[in-house]
Amino acid sequence: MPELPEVETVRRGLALKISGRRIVRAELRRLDLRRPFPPALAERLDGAQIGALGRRGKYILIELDADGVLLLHLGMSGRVTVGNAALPAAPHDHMVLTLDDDTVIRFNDPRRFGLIDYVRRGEAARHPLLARLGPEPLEASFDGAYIASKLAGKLTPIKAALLDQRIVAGLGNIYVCEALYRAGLSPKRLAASIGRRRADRLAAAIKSVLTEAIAAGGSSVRDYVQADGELGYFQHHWAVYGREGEPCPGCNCAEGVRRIAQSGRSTFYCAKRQR
DNA sequence: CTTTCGTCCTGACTGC
DNA sequence: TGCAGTCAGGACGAAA
Repeated sequence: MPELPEVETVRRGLALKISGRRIVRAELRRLDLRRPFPPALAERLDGAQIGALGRRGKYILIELDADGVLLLHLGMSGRVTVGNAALPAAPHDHMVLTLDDDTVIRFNDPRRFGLIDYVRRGEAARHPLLARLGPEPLEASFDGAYIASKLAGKLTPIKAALLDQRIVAGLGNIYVCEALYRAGLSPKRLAASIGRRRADRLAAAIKSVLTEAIAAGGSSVRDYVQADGELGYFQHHWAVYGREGEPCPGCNCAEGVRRIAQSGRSTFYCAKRQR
Protein backbone atom coordinates (compact mmCIF):
# COMPACT_ATOMS: atom_id res chain seq x y z
CA MET A 1 0.00 0.00 0.00
CA PRO A 2 2.39 2.65 -1.10
CA GLU A 3 1.55 6.03 0.34
CA LEU A 4 3.76 9.10 0.54
CA PRO A 5 6.52 7.61 2.77
CA GLU A 6 6.82 4.45 0.69
CA VAL A 7 6.78 6.41 -2.55
CA GLU A 8 9.40 8.78 -1.19
CA THR A 9 11.55 5.83 -0.15
CA VAL A 10 11.20 4.32 -3.61
CA ARG A 11 12.14 7.67 -5.13
CA ARG A 12 15.28 7.94 -3.02
CA GLY A 13 16.34 4.39 -3.65
CA LEU A 14 15.67 4.67 -7.33
CA ALA A 15 17.55 7.95 -7.56
CA LEU A 16 20.68 6.31 -6.16
CA LYS A 17 20.50 3.63 -8.82
CA ILE A 18 19.39 5.39 -11.97
CA SER A 19 20.01 9.14 -11.80
CA GLY A 20 22.55 10.10 -14.44
CA ARG A 21 22.38 6.76 -16.23
CA ARG A 22 21.16 6.11 -19.72
CA ILE A 23 18.42 3.67 -20.65
CA VAL A 24 19.79 1.25 -23.23
CA ARG A 25 16.73 -0.93 -23.50
CA ALA A 26 13.09 -0.34 -22.58
CA GLU A 27 10.72 -3.26 -22.63
CA LEU A 28 7.00 -2.75 -22.16
CA ARG A 29 5.39 -6.09 -21.52
CA ARG A 30 1.87 -4.79 -21.92
CA LEU A 31 0.23 -1.66 -23.32
CA ASP A 32 -1.65 -0.34 -20.32
CA LEU A 33 -2.12 -0.36 -16.57
CA ARG A 34 -4.97 1.65 -15.09
CA ARG A 35 -4.96 3.53 -18.37
CA PRO A 36 -3.14 3.06 -21.67
CA PHE A 37 0.54 3.88 -21.80
CA PRO A 38 1.21 7.09 -23.75
CA PRO A 39 2.02 6.79 -27.45
CA ALA A 40 5.58 5.80 -28.35
CA LEU A 41 6.53 5.33 -24.70
CA ALA A 42 9.16 2.68 -25.45
CA GLU A 43 10.77 4.92 -28.06
CA ARG A 44 10.87 7.85 -25.65
CA LEU A 45 12.47 5.71 -22.95
CA ASP A 46 14.98 3.93 -25.15
CA GLY A 47 18.25 5.82 -25.14
CA ALA A 48 17.04 8.51 -22.75
CA GLN A 49 19.37 10.04 -20.20
CA ILE A 50 17.89 9.98 -16.71
CA GLY A 51 18.02 13.21 -14.74
CA ALA A 52 16.63 14.09 -11.33
CA LEU A 53 13.86 12.19 -9.60
CA GLY A 54 11.04 14.10 -7.94
CA ARG A 55 7.83 13.28 -6.18
CA ARG A 56 4.42 14.88 -6.06
CA GLY A 57 1.96 13.22 -3.70
CA LYS A 58 2.12 9.55 -4.57
CA TYR A 59 3.58 10.18 -8.03
CA ILE A 60 7.24 9.71 -8.88
CA LEU A 61 8.56 12.06 -11.55
CA ILE A 62 11.65 10.97 -13.45
CA GLU A 63 13.32 13.55 -15.67
CA LEU A 64 14.30 12.19 -19.07
CA ASP A 65 16.72 14.00 -21.38
CA ALA A 66 16.21 17.74 -21.53
CA ASP A 67 12.48 18.04 -21.72
CA GLY A 68 10.66 14.84 -20.72
CA VAL A 69 9.24 13.51 -17.48
CA LEU A 70 8.24 9.92 -16.82
CA LEU A 71 5.34 9.75 -14.39
CA LEU A 72 4.94 6.67 -12.19
CA HIS A 73 2.18 5.81 -9.76
CA LEU A 74 2.46 2.57 -7.81
CA GLY A 75 -1.25 2.23 -7.24
CA MET A 76 -1.96 -0.35 -4.62
CA SER A 77 0.40 -3.19 -5.47
CA GLY A 78 3.10 -1.50 -7.52
CA ARG A 79 6.72 -2.35 -6.74
CA VAL A 80 10.06 -1.39 -8.18
CA THR A 81 13.04 -3.71 -8.02
CA VAL A 82 16.69 -3.32 -8.92
CA GLY A 83 18.46 -6.34 -10.37
CA ASN A 84 20.78 -7.44 -13.10
CA ALA A 85 20.08 -8.46 -16.65
CA ALA A 86 20.38 -12.16 -15.92
CA LEU A 87 17.08 -12.27 -14.06
CA PRO A 88 14.16 -13.32 -16.23
CA ALA A 89 11.07 -11.15 -16.20
CA ALA A 90 8.65 -12.15 -13.48
CA PRO A 91 4.88 -12.22 -13.79
CA HIS A 92 3.46 -8.69 -13.67
CA ASP A 93 6.77 -7.07 -14.59
CA HIS A 94 5.13 -4.53 -16.88
CA MET A 95 8.04 -2.23 -17.60
CA VAL A 96 11.67 -3.36 -17.65
CA LEU A 97 14.41 -0.78 -18.10
CA THR A 98 18.01 -1.82 -18.74
CA LEU A 99 20.57 0.87 -17.97
CA ASP A 100 24.03 1.47 -19.38
CA ASP A 101 25.63 -0.20 -16.36
CA ASP A 102 23.52 -3.36 -16.87
CA THR A 103 21.28 -2.53 -13.95
CA VAL A 104 17.72 -3.60 -14.64
CA ILE A 105 14.80 -1.72 -13.14
CA ARG A 106 11.51 -3.60 -13.05
CA PHE A 107 8.12 -2.06 -12.43
CA ASN A 108 5.88 -4.83 -11.14
CA ASP A 109 2.19 -4.36 -10.38
CA PRO A 110 -0.08 -7.41 -10.06
CA ARG A 111 -3.30 -5.48 -9.57
CA ARG A 112 -2.46 -2.92 -12.20
CA PHE A 113 -3.85 0.03 -10.28
CA GLY A 114 -0.60 1.78 -11.05
CA LEU A 115 0.05 4.22 -13.84
CA ILE A 116 2.81 5.17 -16.24
CA ASP A 117 2.67 8.37 -18.25
CA TYR A 118 4.99 10.72 -20.05
CA VAL A 119 4.77 14.48 -20.07
CA ARG A 120 6.87 17.37 -21.30
CA ARG A 121 8.89 18.97 -18.52
CA GLY A 122 7.20 22.36 -18.70
CA GLU A 123 3.76 20.84 -18.72
CA ALA A 124 4.14 18.51 -15.76
CA ALA A 125 2.49 20.87 -13.31
CA ARG A 126 -0.50 21.19 -15.61
CA HIS A 127 -0.81 17.45 -16.15
CA PRO A 128 -4.40 16.44 -15.34
CA LEU A 129 -3.20 13.99 -12.72
CA LEU A 130 -1.04 16.55 -10.95
CA ALA A 131 -2.79 19.85 -11.46
CA ARG A 132 -5.49 19.30 -8.88
CA LEU A 133 -3.36 17.78 -6.17
CA GLY A 134 -3.41 19.53 -2.83
CA PRO A 135 -0.25 20.72 -1.08
CA GLU A 136 2.60 18.52 -0.01
CA PRO A 137 2.00 17.76 3.68
CA LEU A 138 5.66 18.12 4.60
CA GLU A 139 5.96 21.62 3.22
CA ALA A 140 5.73 24.54 5.62
CA SER A 141 2.67 25.97 3.89
CA PHE A 142 0.72 22.91 4.97
CA ASP A 143 -0.34 23.92 8.45
CA GLY A 144 -3.29 24.20 10.77
CA ALA A 145 -4.54 27.38 9.15
CA TYR A 146 -4.62 25.72 5.74
CA ILE A 147 -6.35 22.60 7.03
CA ALA A 148 -8.97 24.57 8.94
CA SER A 149 -9.78 26.72 5.95
CA LYS A 150 -9.96 23.76 3.60
CA LEU A 151 -12.24 21.73 5.86
CA ALA A 152 -14.58 24.57 6.76
CA GLY A 153 -18.13 23.71 5.77
CA LYS A 154 -17.29 20.19 4.63
CA LEU A 155 -20.00 17.75 5.66
CA THR A 156 -17.89 14.66 5.24
CA PRO A 157 -16.03 12.73 7.93
CA ILE A 158 -12.49 13.93 8.52
CA LYS A 159 -11.25 10.48 7.49
CA ALA A 160 -12.70 10.86 4.00
CA ALA A 161 -11.51 14.46 3.67
CA LEU A 162 -7.90 13.50 4.39
CA LEU A 163 -8.03 10.78 1.76
CA ASP A 164 -9.03 13.39 -0.81
CA GLN A 165 -5.84 14.13 -2.71
CA ARG A 166 -7.15 17.59 -3.62
CA ILE A 167 -7.06 18.59 0.05
CA VAL A 168 -3.65 17.13 0.81
CA ALA A 169 -1.47 15.02 -1.48
CA GLY A 170 0.03 11.68 -0.54
CA LEU A 171 -2.02 10.35 2.36
CA GLY A 172 -3.70 6.96 2.05
CA ASN A 173 -5.73 4.78 4.35
CA ILE A 174 -2.87 3.80 6.64
CA TYR A 175 -1.37 7.20 7.34
CA VAL A 176 -4.76 8.86 7.69
CA CYS A 177 -5.63 6.36 10.43
CA GLU A 178 -2.27 6.85 12.10
CA ALA A 179 -2.37 10.65 11.90
CA LEU A 180 -5.90 10.84 13.32
CA TYR A 181 -4.85 8.56 16.14
CA ARG A 182 -1.85 10.70 16.92
CA ALA A 183 -3.94 13.86 16.78
CA GLY A 184 -6.56 12.36 19.06
CA LEU A 185 -9.34 13.02 16.55
CA SER A 186 -12.17 10.64 15.83
CA PRO A 187 -12.26 9.53 12.19
CA LYS A 188 -16.03 10.00 12.33
CA ARG A 189 -15.85 13.65 13.29
CA LEU A 190 -17.21 15.94 10.59
CA ALA A 191 -14.50 17.81 8.73
CA ALA A 192 -16.32 21.09 9.35
CA SER A 193 -15.96 20.61 13.09
CA ILE A 194 -12.16 20.75 12.90
CA GLY A 195 -11.40 24.22 14.12
CA ARG A 196 -8.07 25.90 14.26
CA ARG A 197 -6.84 24.25 17.44
CA ARG A 198 -7.66 20.75 16.24
CA ALA A 199 -6.28 21.58 12.80
CA ASP A 200 -2.98 22.58 14.35
CA ARG A 201 -2.81 19.24 16.13
CA LEU A 202 -3.72 17.43 12.95
CA ALA A 203 -1.07 19.19 10.87
CA ALA A 204 1.58 18.33 13.43
CA ALA A 205 0.41 14.72 13.61
CA ILE A 206 0.45 14.28 9.83
CA LYS A 207 3.93 15.74 9.57
CA SER A 208 5.39 13.66 12.36
CA VAL A 209 3.79 10.40 11.21
CA LEU A 210 5.09 10.87 7.67
CA THR A 211 8.51 12.07 8.72
CA GLU A 212 9.01 9.11 11.04
CA ALA A 213 7.85 6.65 8.38
CA ILE A 214 10.25 8.09 5.81
CA ALA A 215 13.07 7.88 8.32
CA ALA A 216 12.17 4.26 9.05
CA GLY A 217 12.29 3.50 5.32
CA GLY A 218 15.68 5.02 4.93
CA SER A 219 17.20 3.36 7.95
CA SER A 220 15.69 -0.08 7.63
CA VAL A 221 17.37 -1.00 4.38
CA ARG A 222 20.84 -0.37 3.11
CA ASP A 223 20.72 2.49 0.65
CA TYR A 224 16.96 1.90 0.40
CA VAL A 225 17.49 -1.34 -1.49
CA GLN A 226 16.67 -4.64 0.11
CA ALA A 227 18.54 -7.87 -0.45
CA ASP A 228 15.98 -9.04 -2.98
CA GLY A 229 16.34 -5.80 -4.89
CA GLU A 230 13.03 -4.37 -3.82
CA LEU A 231 12.82 -0.64 -3.27
CA GLY A 232 10.70 1.32 -0.92
CA TYR A 233 8.90 -1.07 1.36
CA PHE A 234 9.88 -1.52 4.96
CA GLN A 235 8.81 -3.00 8.23
CA HIS A 236 6.86 -0.47 10.17
CA HIS A 237 5.02 -0.52 13.40
CA TRP A 238 1.53 0.98 13.20
CA ALA A 239 -0.17 2.21 16.35
CA VAL A 240 -3.67 1.31 15.19
CA TYR A 241 -3.70 0.30 11.53
CA GLY A 242 -4.37 -3.43 11.13
CA ARG A 243 -4.60 -3.89 14.90
CA GLU A 244 -8.27 -4.53 15.44
CA GLY A 245 -8.88 -5.89 18.93
CA GLU A 246 -5.36 -5.23 20.14
CA PRO A 247 -4.76 -2.90 23.08
CA CYS A 248 -4.43 0.73 22.13
CA PRO A 249 -0.73 1.52 22.64
CA GLY A 250 -1.53 4.83 24.28
CA CYS A 251 -4.03 3.80 26.91
CA ASN A 252 -5.36 0.75 28.66
CA CYS A 253 -8.98 1.04 27.65
CA ALA A 254 -10.82 -2.25 27.65
CA GLU A 255 -11.99 -2.17 24.07
CA GLY A 256 -8.68 -1.64 22.40
CA VAL A 257 -8.41 -0.76 18.74
CA ARG A 258 -11.70 -0.74 16.88
CA ARG A 259 -12.29 -1.26 13.20
CA ILE A 260 -15.16 0.37 11.37
CA ALA A 261 -15.99 0.82 7.69
CA GLN A 262 -16.03 4.31 6.24
CA SER A 263 -16.92 4.76 2.58
CA GLY A 264 -16.03 1.16 1.98
CA ARG A 265 -12.62 1.32 3.65
CA SER A 266 -11.44 0.05 7.00
CA THR A 267 -10.73 2.63 9.65
CA PHE A 268 -8.81 1.70 12.78
CA TYR A 269 -9.01 3.89 15.86
CA CYS A 270 -9.23 4.10 19.62
CA ALA A 271 -12.63 5.38 20.72
CA LYS A 272 -11.27 6.60 24.02
CA ARG A 273 -8.33 8.63 22.81
CA GLN A 274 -9.90 9.90 19.62
CA ARG A 275 -12.79 12.33 19.93
C1' DC B 1 -21.65 22.31 -6.78
C1' DT B 2 -20.97 18.44 -3.17
C1' DT B 3 -20.84 13.84 -1.76
C1' DT B 4 -21.24 8.92 -2.32
C1' DC B 5 -20.60 4.75 -4.64
C1' DG B 6 -19.15 1.39 -8.20
C1' DT B 7 -15.31 -0.07 -10.80
C1' DC B 8 -10.91 -1.75 -12.13
C1' DC B 9 -7.40 -6.08 -10.66
C1' DT B 10 -5.26 -10.26 -8.48
C1' DG B 11 -3.15 -12.37 -4.43
C1' DA B 12 -3.89 -13.58 0.30
C1' DC B 13 -6.80 -15.23 3.37
C1' DT B 14 -11.19 -17.44 5.47
C1' DG B 15 -14.57 -20.91 5.96
C1' DC B 16 -17.00 -24.87 4.61
C1' DT C 1 -7.28 -30.78 0.10
C1' DG C 2 -9.84 -27.82 -2.66
C1' DC C 3 -12.66 -24.40 -3.93
C1' DA C 4 -15.75 -20.42 -3.57
C1' DG C 5 -16.16 -16.22 -1.45
C1' DT C 6 -14.32 -11.97 0.65
C1' DC C 7 -11.16 -8.38 1.27
C1' DA C 8 -7.54 -5.05 0.33
C1' DG C 9 -6.76 -0.39 -1.84
C1' DG C 10 -6.04 4.66 -5.29
C1' DA C 11 -8.35 7.31 -8.13
C1' DC C 12 -11.61 8.08 -11.67
C1' DG C 13 -16.20 8.68 -13.33
C1' DA C 14 -21.06 8.14 -12.80
C1' DA C 15 -24.93 8.89 -10.04
C1' DA C 16 -27.61 11.15 -6.52
